[in-house]
This record gives sequence, C-alpha cells and structure tokens, in this order.
Amino acid sequence: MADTPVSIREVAALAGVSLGTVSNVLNRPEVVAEPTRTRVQAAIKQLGFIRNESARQLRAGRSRTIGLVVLDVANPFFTDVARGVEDEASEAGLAVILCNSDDQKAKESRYLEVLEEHRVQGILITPVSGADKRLASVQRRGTPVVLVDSRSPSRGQCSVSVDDVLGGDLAVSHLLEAGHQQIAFVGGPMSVRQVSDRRDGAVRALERAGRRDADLLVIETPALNVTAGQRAGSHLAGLPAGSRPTAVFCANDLLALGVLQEMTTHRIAVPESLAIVGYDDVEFAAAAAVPLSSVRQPRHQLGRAAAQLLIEEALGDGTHRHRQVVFEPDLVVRASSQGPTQGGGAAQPVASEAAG
Amino acid sequence: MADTPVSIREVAALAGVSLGTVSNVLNRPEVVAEPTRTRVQAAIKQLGFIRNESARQLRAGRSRTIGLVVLDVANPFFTDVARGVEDEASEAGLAVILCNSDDQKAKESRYLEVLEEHRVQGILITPVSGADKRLASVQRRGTPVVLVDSRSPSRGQCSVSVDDVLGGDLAVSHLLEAGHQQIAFVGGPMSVRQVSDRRDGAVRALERAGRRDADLLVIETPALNVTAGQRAGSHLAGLPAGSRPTAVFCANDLLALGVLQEMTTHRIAVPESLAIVGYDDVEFAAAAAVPLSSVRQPRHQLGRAAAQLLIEEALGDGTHRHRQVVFEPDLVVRASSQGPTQGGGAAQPVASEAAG
DNA sequence: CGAATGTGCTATAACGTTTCAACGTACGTG
DNA sequence: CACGTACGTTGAAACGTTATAGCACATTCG
Repeated sequence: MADTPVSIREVAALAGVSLGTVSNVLNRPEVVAEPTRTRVQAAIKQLGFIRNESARQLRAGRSRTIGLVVLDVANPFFTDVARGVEDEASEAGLAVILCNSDDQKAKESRYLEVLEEHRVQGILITPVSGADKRLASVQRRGTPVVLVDSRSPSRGQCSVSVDDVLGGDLAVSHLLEAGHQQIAFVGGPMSVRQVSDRRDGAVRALERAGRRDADLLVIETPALNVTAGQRAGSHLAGLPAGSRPTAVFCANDLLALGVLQEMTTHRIAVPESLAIVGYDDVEFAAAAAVPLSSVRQPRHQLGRAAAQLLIEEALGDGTHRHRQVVFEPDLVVRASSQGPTQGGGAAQPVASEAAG
Repeated sequence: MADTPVSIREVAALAGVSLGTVSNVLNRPEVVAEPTRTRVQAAIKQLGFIRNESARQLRAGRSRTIGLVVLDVANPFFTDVARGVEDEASEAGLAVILCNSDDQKAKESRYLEVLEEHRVQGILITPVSGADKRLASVQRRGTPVVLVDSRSPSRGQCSVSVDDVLGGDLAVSHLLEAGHQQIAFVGGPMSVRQVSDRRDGAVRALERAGRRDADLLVIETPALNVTAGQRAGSHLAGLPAGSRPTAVFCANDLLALGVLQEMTTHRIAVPESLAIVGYDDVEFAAAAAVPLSSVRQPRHQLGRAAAQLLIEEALGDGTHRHRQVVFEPDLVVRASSQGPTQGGGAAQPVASEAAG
C-alpha cells in the first residue's frame, strides 16, 4: 500500500550522484565508471525504482510499441498471427498492443485513435472493410501501417496475405489426382474475399485439368460454421447416389466438420463414398472422427512477416520500399481424402489443453 | 510521409489563444466560451492534432490502462475472459494491454515489469504458479493486482474464480438423477488444481447420494486433449460390458470429444450405452456428432467481475475492501447424457462473495 | 612546462501535457 | 461610483526522463 513513486532523482540522491549519471547507468552503463555504477545499481535496487515509460516516450517522441488490430481475438487464425507478431516484436524490444475491432467500423476507428495517441511505432491491421479514409489519414500523419491478410490495393503500403486462390487449387488438384470426377465446393457468403478466392482456385484447378467450369458443383452457404456445414451435408446426402459428387472441398474446417458429421449420420462412408478437404487446419481437424485433410496457412509466419515489414519501415534507415508479401498455403492430407492404406499427412499435433 | 508532430502549442498559435485554453477545450469544454471553443476546435481539425498520451500520462502520474496477463491467448477460456475485461474497462475509459505469459515464469516476469513501467492502473493476472514474490512486490509498490481463475490464498488481494468442485458436483448429480449407477471420471494430471477440484466435486455428489468414495472409477490422463480422451475411451470400451460404467464425466470437453469418438468407433451408443458429460462448453461441444452435455463457466462475466474489482480498487474512493468472488458454473444438458425427450440448459449463475 | 587529450561527471534544457493561481473585463449591486 | 463577483483566459510550474554542452581533473605529448 505504501505508494512511493520513486524517480530517478531519488536514486541519484541516495547514490550521491547527479541524475544524469543514473540515466547513463540505465542506458549506457559502459560510459560510467565501475564503482559509481555499482553504487547506483545498489540504490536502484534498494529503492525498488521502476522506470517511467511515459516519460521516456515523451522524451523520445515515439513509444516502443506497435499496435495490432484484428477482427476477432477468439479466432485461432488471429491468435496465431498475434503470436507471430509478438515474437518478432519482442525480439526488437517492442511491446504489442492487441486490439479487437470485432468487425465493427466504430471500434476499429476508436482503436486507431488510441494507437495514434500512444504514438505507436506502427500499426498492423486487418481492416473491417477495404480501403479506408481513416487509415489513410493515420498513414499520412506519419504512422506506418501494414495490412494483414488483405492485399493492399494501392502501392502505398506494405501488406502480407496468403494466396487463397492457390489454396483452393491445391485442394482440388489433390482430389483430382485421387481420381475424383465430380467435385463440390461448399462455402459462402461469396462476398467474403477469402471464400470467393478459394472457389476461384478450385475452378482454376479444374480448368487446368481440362474440365469445364461447370464441373464444379457450388453449394453456397450463408455462414462459415458447423451448422451451415451440416445443412450442406444434408443436401449432399439427399442427392441420388449416382449424381452425388464423390468429393467436396469446403471453404473452411467448420463447414467440413459439419459435412463430415452429416455423412456419419447418413451412414455415408468418408472418404470411400465422399472425400472431404477443409481449409484452415484448425486444432480439431486432426482429431475429428475421421481426421480431416485441410489447407494450412502459415499463420505464425504471416504475423512475423507483417511485424518485420513494419519494424523495417518504422526503425529502418529510410531505404524501406513498400512490399506486398504473399504466402503460399500448404495442403495437409489426412484420412478424410484418401484411401485407407496411406498414412496421415505431415506430423501434426492434436488439440492442446484447456485448463479453464 | 509528412512527419509533422503537431502539439497543443501550435493549435493554440493558430487559434490565437494560450495553450491552457486549448487544454481546457480538450478536457473541460464547458468552461470555455462558445466562440473560442469553436475556433480552437477548427484549429485542431485543420492541423490534424492528436493528443500525446505519453505526456498526459506523465502529468497524471498513471496511465489510463490496465494490464491483463493470461496463460494462453489461444485458449477460448481466456479470450472470453479478455472480452469481459475489455468491455468493462472500455466503459470506464481504460485501455487493456493483453499479455501472454505462455505459462512461462520468465515471460510473466518480463510482462509484469513492462506493465509497471507503463504505470498501469492495475493488473489482472492468472499467475503461472501460485504465490509469487514478484507479484507481491508489484503490489507493495502500489499497483493493484486481481487474481483471475485462481483463488487468493491470502486476504491481501482480490480474486475471481469459478467453483470447480461445484461443477463436478453438478455433472455427477445430473448423471445420478438419470439413474446411472457406475460412473467414471476421466481427467488429469491431478496436479492441476482445476482437475482435482472437479474430481472432488464428483466424489462429493456421490457421497451425498449415499455412495462410497470407491464408487467413482477414476481414469487419470496425462493431458487434457483429444488424444488422451481417445485413449481413455479405448480403455473403457475394452471393459466387459457388465462392469463397464454407464456414464463418464470428463474434466474437459476435449477429453469428452475423444471419448465420444472412440465410442463411435467401437459402435457403443451414446448416450444409451454410455452417457458423457464434459466441461468448458467449448464451441464444438454443441456441434459434436452427438451434442455434448457440458459444464459451462461464466467466462465473460468472470472477466467483467475481475475488471470491476480492479477498477474499484484503483479508482475508487479508498473504501475498497479486498474480496474473493467465486462464480457458480452451469450445467448444459444436451443429447450425450439424456434420453431424446428432454430439452437443454439451465438458468444463470449467482456469484457468492467472501469478504476479506 | 604549457598545451592538447581524455575521462567522468554535472547542470540544464527540452519533450507535451494538465493544473492552478492570477489576471483582466464586464456586470450588477450597495 | 467604488466594489464584490462572476466569467474567460493566461502564464508558469510541474510530471520523469534523455541528450548535450561544459566542467574539473589527470594524463600525455611536443
């Protein structure tokens, strides 16, 4: 309870030196003579002195912090990205302020304001909607901005993203190689860029294999959750066995798990009667009743790359050039899309614990 | 790129007033005359002035921020808690710095240091291990600390937690009421407080029903994940049908899902031949092949309560008394533990408080 | 032996804000 | 008409830090 905000000045008094010397001990210990240094360090310890970050920042003009604004902290995609950002930032001695826009323009705008007031080194953001005046003005005022998981339309800023078209292509190419003739795509709404990109990738794979566009049966869903997947699965199960697709590519794993459950209910064997490939490689994918093949995005790496670009822009020597980094996703093949003989995909872990 | 850090002083110059007046417009607009106010506001807008939070904080002595240190940002338990904290904090005009200790003492310690340097209003933390000297010294230096999801052993601080013993009791009472005679508990390691509490609750329910302690078949697992659940399930399935329990209570949902999958594999009907109750009510619980009954914790509320206590302690009028708030969990009954007729969950929990 | 050259330290001036005492100015009031 | 009293505004003093110019003293060199 003893509220004693101890400052550098009191440390100086106790150690019998000027306050400039204390500052030197803190920041450039090598310039101060051995005996003085130890004396000051002893005083620091004795008083329990803690630097005042606000004062440092005020002096420095900028804080040693970067802002990360995501659409949903509960989404594993963003938590993994956040970890990557944090790893990279802490190596550079920067702290991360994590903000959750909840997909709301108002909250996003409020957080941008807070981050600017904190004079952060820069901002990593997955914007609620595309081009944004608010964001542009932040940048104009001198705070670097890097777009995460959305490709920058202009060349005015850096961005990191994953090639969703390629992801769709990988999934469907894999199914084609396994000999499937009739393939369905389950996903929606198509207004979400990621969803339509994945579908486009699926179409691309078919076209490259010499199929016509129409070969892809598209089942558009209203959302990307398990329930929507179950509905789509129910629809598939209702098709006469002759005209039913033998494989389905889902825009994310939740949909795929929904489809999978519905197949179990209708006693349709997976992968024998219906092969399934999902997207995102969520924690549960490997642990599903039938381990799920899935397209994995380098989420952690995405975060690291974004932070790297930002740090380069903010702290670099001024030679920084804006870049658009695009990562390639990865197909993890498991039981849901292959015959019973072959082994699982890459050595994947199963779900970790939750000691809530 | 035009890096023009515009300060209150330049705004004052443009508006033709003193800088104290600009500050008043910003903080107590009602004390400044209408025409002056609009003139200043115009200048602020024209120059794109953004307050410097560091300077404000330096002046104020404390930042308008609270710190939240969790064991794992990716864990849905903590993300929900974090949302609760954020909701409460933003209502009080405070920002939240979210830190991830990753269950590592070193990272935790580093973050505590950072938070102290930022002069946060207070810290919400789920400590890596129990009593901690580091944490005590933070508190001694005047930063309020509230423990989250771990009950304070001493009376020296506030804490919020959920009654895990009651949770276990609820689950097993429910199974007993449904007429089950042989009940198993799956969970581990027992060194995790949450796990042993839940088991103790299960025992308590049995004892209250007049059973002897030995009636609970305990299957200890090495971890709380799906794989461990599958192993436990496999063990259960291997028991002769006569001596096999008719119900199982799992220490978390991942275990329960593992058990459930194994039952499907062995064609053991759930809930007819084996009823299952999990813990945590994770997102997938309701969407499992057989929707899973589970004990739900008021996670969001836990976060809110923790933030409330902290804010009361930090900003209150000094009449604050430390409290240990304990929430009651809630059983959500779904198909995995009942006949097909009955409906879903229960009403909301009540908090019981113990003054300190 | 005076001058150049270090070596350690000190004193001081910022950084941008908020607060608070003081200072007009205008207006009723006695 | 002097006088308290609002009201609106100003000026200066903090807050705790870092950077920088300068000072005292010892050492080395021409």
